[in-house]
Amino acid sequence: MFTLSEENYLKAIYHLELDTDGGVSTNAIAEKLATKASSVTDMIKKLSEKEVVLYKKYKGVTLTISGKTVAANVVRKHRLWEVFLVEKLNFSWHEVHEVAEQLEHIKSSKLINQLDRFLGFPTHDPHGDPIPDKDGNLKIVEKSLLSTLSKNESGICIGVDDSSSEFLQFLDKKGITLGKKITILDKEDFDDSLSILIGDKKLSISNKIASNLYIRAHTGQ
Amino acid sequence: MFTLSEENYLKAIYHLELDTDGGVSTNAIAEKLATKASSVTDMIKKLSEKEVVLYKKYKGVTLTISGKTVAANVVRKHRLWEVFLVEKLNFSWHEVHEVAEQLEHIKSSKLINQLDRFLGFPTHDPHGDPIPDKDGNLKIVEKSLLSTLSKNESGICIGVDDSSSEFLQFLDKKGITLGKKITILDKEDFDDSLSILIGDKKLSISNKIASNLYIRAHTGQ
DNA sequence: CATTATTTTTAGACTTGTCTAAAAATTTAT
DNA sequence: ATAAATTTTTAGACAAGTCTAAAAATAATG
Repeated sequence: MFTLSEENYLKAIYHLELDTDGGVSTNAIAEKLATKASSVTDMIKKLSEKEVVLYKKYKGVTLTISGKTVAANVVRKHRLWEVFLVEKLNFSWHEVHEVAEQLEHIKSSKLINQLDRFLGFPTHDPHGDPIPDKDGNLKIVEKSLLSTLSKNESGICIGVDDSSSEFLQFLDKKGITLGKKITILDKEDFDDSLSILIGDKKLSISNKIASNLYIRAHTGQ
Repeated sequence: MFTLSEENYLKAIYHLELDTDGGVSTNAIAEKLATKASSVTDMIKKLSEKEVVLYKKYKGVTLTISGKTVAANVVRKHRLWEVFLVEKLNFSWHEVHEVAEQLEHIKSSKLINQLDRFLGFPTHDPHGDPIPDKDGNLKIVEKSLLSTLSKNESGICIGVDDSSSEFLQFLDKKGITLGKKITILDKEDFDDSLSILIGDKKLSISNKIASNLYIRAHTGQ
């Protein structure tokens, strides 16, 4: 069994490993968890003894198979609770993270399996991130940034890169939500801003926005 | 803000105060929380400084108004989550306690208010215990033990006194659930066992069972 | 009311997770 | 490749919450 703190470290390492090659550095973990490098070293030693991470002094850490399973399970719980909060309790997507950070540590396999069923076995959370299955496997969806599409191409909005509260609230205001079809009407060379069609509305968005929105290719019409 | 441990102490004192006159003793709290009296003394000092309990050395403790509010809120969350687990996630009533013990400490007033609404503002949990409202007030229902009814009287099953897993599973097996009408067909002087009608089934139950079942008087037919 | 018995509190220690400050190792740059 | 900068680890301290063992206060009993 793992403490709340241990679970948070494992989750942080799990996320960091996804966009790092080789071991995850002590400093990277410290920054992600808003703590000090010395605390990270201490915890890593503990996790290493529990055989959920591989650790070589000064060389960073990697999750073991069992560590990855534990971490994926925490992520699974986090994302299922996010779905619950949005779909059943009318939270908006920028409000869910903080609460899900707490709920992800509740220990009960029956709870999480029944919640999964209750929600209809969702595959993605409200930000478009995939929900690991019981064994920790993710369904990978081919996704590209909206900013990489060309004029007249279109796709379905499936997620965000930056999931800060500010960005999500901005999207809400503009009516940009998951599942909506977006078509590039025009691209402005001058500042790389885009003119897009979303639903039946025409919208102009900056490149910064377009570089934070994930799109699934929309084959067929 | 209160720690998990502080909340558990306040909740324990809250429950103990209901069936104690005067202050709650150190030992009683220790027993309820399966800890040592010395630990209780330490924590009480802390809670006293936070002004949620009144404490006189060797004289036991009492909740202050604000302490009572905090405790009632934890109980409110515990019981609402129990309703959720039973009604939405198909838990049976003997499985909910352990999970609710964890969920009751999640901090988010939006969460608990939305959950309340989602569940249809329930007034009682699956064991028949009343759910405090936002201000910590309980709706009191006149209740009596099944064992106190006389022959040919009847009532609605509204709760249990002993909510141990074994007892609840026993009731499940016998088909005794909340809301069911129970009529006393006969009382046996010899061993105080009862012959009852529940739904359309005739059942014989011991006095021990009857002394752990709460009944609301059933006026009208 | 004096003496046990019980309850409660104190004193000191331990664990978990954190921190600061300094030392050691590694990486970067000249 | 040696010096400077950065990263990581160690050493020692601290707060929260708990424990054991012993002392102090209260309650029970002859």
